[in-house]
Amino acid sequence: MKNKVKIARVQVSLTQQQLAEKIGVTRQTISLIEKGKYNPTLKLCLEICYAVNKSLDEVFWIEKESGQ
Amino acid sequence: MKNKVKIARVQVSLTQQQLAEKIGVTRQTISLIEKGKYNPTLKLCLEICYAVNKSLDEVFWIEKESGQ
DNA sequence: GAATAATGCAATTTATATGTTACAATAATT
DNA sequence: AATTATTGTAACATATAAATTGCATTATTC
Repeated sequence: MKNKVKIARVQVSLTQQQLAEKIGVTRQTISLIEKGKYNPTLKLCLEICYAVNKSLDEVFWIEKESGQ
Repeated sequence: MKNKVKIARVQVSLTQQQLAEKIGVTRQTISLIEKGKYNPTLKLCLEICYAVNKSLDEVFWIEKESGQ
């Protein structure tokens, strides 16, 4: 689950801790999502977007892999 | 978790069953998501988007509710 | 209007996202 | 380089997304 959370977070000058608090989630959850080790729920994705002032597509869109 | 899955699915003439098979998920999961009773994972959201040829924003974006 | 397709929904099970706690590792600041 | 802030990660607990099975209800089609 690659994404642009870290880039977007840094752009608005938030630490993982601050973003987590703003959203009401633990820092570990943010860390794991940034590292691509979690497949977050839509609700969490939306809350992250609101916190960093970006859209779902900007932060979470991944082109479909052409493969079989 | 309101969304536009049903609208998008009908636009590409797929039944819940067909969409579910295309994505590799059960029909019930699609049904519950359409009804807004599930908070789907990002991976599932993306797979739905690929199947209906729409973006995350088009199918799943929800404006932030202004006030607390 | 009977038969079939499509959808809604309930109960139970399974997989996994997230919480909690804690500590290690790295970056930033003095 | 020592202190502090920030981030990575591990083990275990909890909540919930998703699977499974089954049946009821609502459209469609004949």
